[in-house]
Amino acid sequence: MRFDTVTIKDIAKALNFSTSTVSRALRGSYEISEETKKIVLEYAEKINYRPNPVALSLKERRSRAIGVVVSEIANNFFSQAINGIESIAYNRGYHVIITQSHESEEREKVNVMHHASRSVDGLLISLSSGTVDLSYLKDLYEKGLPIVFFDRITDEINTHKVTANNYLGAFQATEHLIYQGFKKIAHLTSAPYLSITKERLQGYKEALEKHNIPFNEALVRHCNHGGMIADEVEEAVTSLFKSKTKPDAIFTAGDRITTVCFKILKDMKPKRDLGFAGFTNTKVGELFDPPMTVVRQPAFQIGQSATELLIQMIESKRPVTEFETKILDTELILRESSMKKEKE
Amino acid sequence: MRFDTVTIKDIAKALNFSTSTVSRALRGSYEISEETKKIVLEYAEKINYRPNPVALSLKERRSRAIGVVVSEIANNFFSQAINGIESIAYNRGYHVIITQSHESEEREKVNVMHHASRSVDGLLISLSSGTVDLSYLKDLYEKGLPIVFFDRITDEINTHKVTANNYLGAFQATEHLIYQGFKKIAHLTSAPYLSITKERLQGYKEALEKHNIPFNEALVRHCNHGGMIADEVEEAVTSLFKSKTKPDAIFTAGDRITTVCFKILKDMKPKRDLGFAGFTNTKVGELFDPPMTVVRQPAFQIGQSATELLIQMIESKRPVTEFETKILDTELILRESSMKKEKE
DNA sequence: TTGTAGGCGTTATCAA
DNA sequence: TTGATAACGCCTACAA
Repeated sequence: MRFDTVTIKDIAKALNFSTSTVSRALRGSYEISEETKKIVLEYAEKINYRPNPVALSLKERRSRAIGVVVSEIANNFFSQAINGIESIAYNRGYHVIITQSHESEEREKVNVMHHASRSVDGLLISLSSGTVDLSYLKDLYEKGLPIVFFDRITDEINTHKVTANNYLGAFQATEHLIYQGFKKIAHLTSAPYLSITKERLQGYKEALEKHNIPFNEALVRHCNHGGMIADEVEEAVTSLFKSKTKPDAIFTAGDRITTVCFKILKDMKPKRDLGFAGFTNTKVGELFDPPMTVVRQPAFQIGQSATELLIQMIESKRPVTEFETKILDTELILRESSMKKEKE
Repeated sequence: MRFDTVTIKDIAKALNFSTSTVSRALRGSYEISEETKKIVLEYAEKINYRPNPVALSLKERRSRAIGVVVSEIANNFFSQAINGIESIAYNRGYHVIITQSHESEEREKVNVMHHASRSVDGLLISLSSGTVDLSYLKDLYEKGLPIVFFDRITDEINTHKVTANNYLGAFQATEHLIYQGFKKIAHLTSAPYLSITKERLQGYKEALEKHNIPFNEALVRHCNHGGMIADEVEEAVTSLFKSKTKPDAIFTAGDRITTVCFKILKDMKPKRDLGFAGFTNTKVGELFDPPMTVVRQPAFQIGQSATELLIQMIESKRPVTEFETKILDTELILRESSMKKEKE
């Protein structure tokens, strides 16, 4: 099945002009007589002519499309970030092509390569938790493909980056739990390579330190698939409660980890005064039982900033050499899940 | 900034062959000597040649890409459906381009036109709640663009369609509320034009009828933006409780409407024995307070089926004339929110 | 077995 | 003011 469209050639033939005249008339070139312009435009309108963007892409070597690679769109943070990306891109005349890596390095690579060869004008990427080797990205970047990292960023490539203040978000959440009187705060987080993991772990550690609570490795668990695999989270939670130092509170880092962990805890029915706080952008945390204390990232704004920076790079005449790393503040939303019930 | 890539011409020049020889060698044509093939392939590998898909698209008038239009990806149903779409498309060698209509007819049209002109090979669409005029879609379809509707379908275009058994899902949920002893069951739903709205309303009505409860128009409210605008839902809920026949249970149709309504009810703190059940694909309904009874749609499978049918259409040699409408069963997951507390 | 030429839809350059 | 031609990258019918 094919799909027939009207081309400049059709118009030219029908009107007995050359294709170049038609082309110029359509783009309102000053060298074409009003008369001709009118005839062409009216006819084009009548037969519903649309320029073929594929041909334009080939000619201009640009597509006015931005490629996006995230781990999962079924993740509140990412779907909100994508809305931010779209809001800017749309206004600037760019289209957005979204692909998912499902936390797999291989899948991520396939997606990136596809974007590159399908000539998107630039790439927005949040690295998958499985990604270790960035050399292919580096290659593309050095060949001139504009790339902006958001959320899960990397030191290995020198370009614009936009992320939340993961350090501070984690610090505040941990400190809040400490103020509530919790002493053995476990930390459930994603794969250790990820920037967000490191930053959040750091915030957690420093909050403990500030309050003279010794950091205990045994209270930290990594879920390398970022909560995508429930068993992994369950395993982590179970092992925490089986270990010598049973936690009296849990601080989770990562949208999926947070909700999955909350669910597991609910099923486990631990003693009612377990403290809980986690990074998540869900809009329904207050509906939970108990209402959940969350660290909320400015996902929409992160998407917007990253897109602005990317379009700036794309449209820059000369190679960009000065880069910025934008760090946006998170918001700690206090609810019952992190409140200490019984005074000791 | 531009992004330089290797072309067949580069290889031809370097190896002193014609471009056609290189082209044929790369695709392993039988008419090329093993010798030449080897040289070309090795060199191509070495300099990391990738065919330019834009040029291929232009030439072949196909892109191996599928366009998807949904109202919102930050909606559990759609993000799950998209995962289903991707799972099939990916294996069949198609890429998936996702766009959002944000429940706006105009935005939907822009997206569809963009997909069409950017020559996707086919379109998967779930209509926006604001869409009334389908003539432009009809045009495209008649011009030969393969289209498959999913979720929010239409009678106006004769093609493949895939949707949940909205009628039965609504019937079962309503009947369940009736069995629990609720008598004045309100129905909060989306825009009246939508297929899913009509089907769910029908299921609701027939369940009432079966149990000899007269249908009362005053207990039905439409949120034309499908829950995207919280005020609209709040207004609807408030007016329900202000009216003469105050409901003793609410049955909601639509992912966003369900969670937003649940939240509003929680804030309103109505009497504790209000029954609640709703269509939603959230994975965290059991974490709610009270745990929420939901009608769950087989979103992933709907996405998969729709994609299979679309690819079938795309790859069919002759125009497809026999179409099917697949209706997949929903699942009613019973939890506390719909259980009657006090016997009367 | 390999090369030449033309075309997919568009625009830029040069010529008329 | 308009037209012919070439080019973007690739493929293929036809020629050699």
